[in-house]
Amino acid sequence: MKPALHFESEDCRAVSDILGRVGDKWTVLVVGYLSDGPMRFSELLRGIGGISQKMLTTTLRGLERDGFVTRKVFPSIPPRVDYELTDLGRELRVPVNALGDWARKNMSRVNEARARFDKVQSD
Amino acid sequence: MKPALHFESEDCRAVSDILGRVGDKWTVLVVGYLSDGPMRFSELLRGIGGISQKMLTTTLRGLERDGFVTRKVFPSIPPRVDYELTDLGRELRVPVNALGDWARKNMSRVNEARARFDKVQSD
DNA sequence: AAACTATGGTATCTTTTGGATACCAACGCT
DNA sequence: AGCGTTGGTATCCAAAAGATACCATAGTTT
Repeated sequence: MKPALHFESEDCRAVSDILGRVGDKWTVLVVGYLSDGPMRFSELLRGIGGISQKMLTTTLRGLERDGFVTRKVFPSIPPRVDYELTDLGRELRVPVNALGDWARKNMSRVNEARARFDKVQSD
Repeated sequence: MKPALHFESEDCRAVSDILGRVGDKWTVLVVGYLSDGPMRFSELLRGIGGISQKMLTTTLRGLERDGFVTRKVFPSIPPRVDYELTDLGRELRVPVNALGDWARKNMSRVNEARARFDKVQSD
């Protein structure tokens, strides 16, 4: 069924590394917003409610570094910067969407489990 | 109003929430180790190199709260506590493994992108 | 002309989280 | 008596997240 533990451990660390990028609070939302085409910084900032400029910058830098988005600067005043998913970024959406589908389908189960746990803890 | 974007945003937040659990540094490793059957605390601690007791406890509590693992206490001396994946936990492995497969297949591309980015930055 | 707005950031400070270390209780073993 | 085992918790410090203020520059409003 599953390979030996040692191999799996290595695999898990690789997964862990990718999830370290994909799994933070904002990355999935940013990638989701960029799915429909390029967007500029301020569009993302306004579209994603609750994210700060700093965190959006940080998130986009990370995605750019890992090759998931491109950053295009228009030297105008005021400045304009477009972000767009790369091929790698669009490919990433497939497994991320699969996880997203699972999350949507099972969110209620998770929430029920949380409610049960929190209720028991408070006794 | 932006109806399409609004729903997508809700979805992304659901995904984000699940990834907030799954996507931290240790959760995937713990779930991976538990794939082959129940394990006790100290086995996990020794098996996963580098995790501290505190973080293992925290991670397991989170997984338990969200209904991904069960915690069974044997009232012996010294104490014994077994952790085991629930059905929900085992189901979660499917999309997580899909992401893991993607991660393994594309890790080199990500690393190349990182190397390129870091090289350009240092100029 | 002064003030205000838009843009894509960075610098600075505070709060939250991660992680290392030490300690505990209760028993078995030597 | 003293040490090791087990599954934690308490405490402290470092790291990361987050809020806020500021910047340069042009166009628009007053």
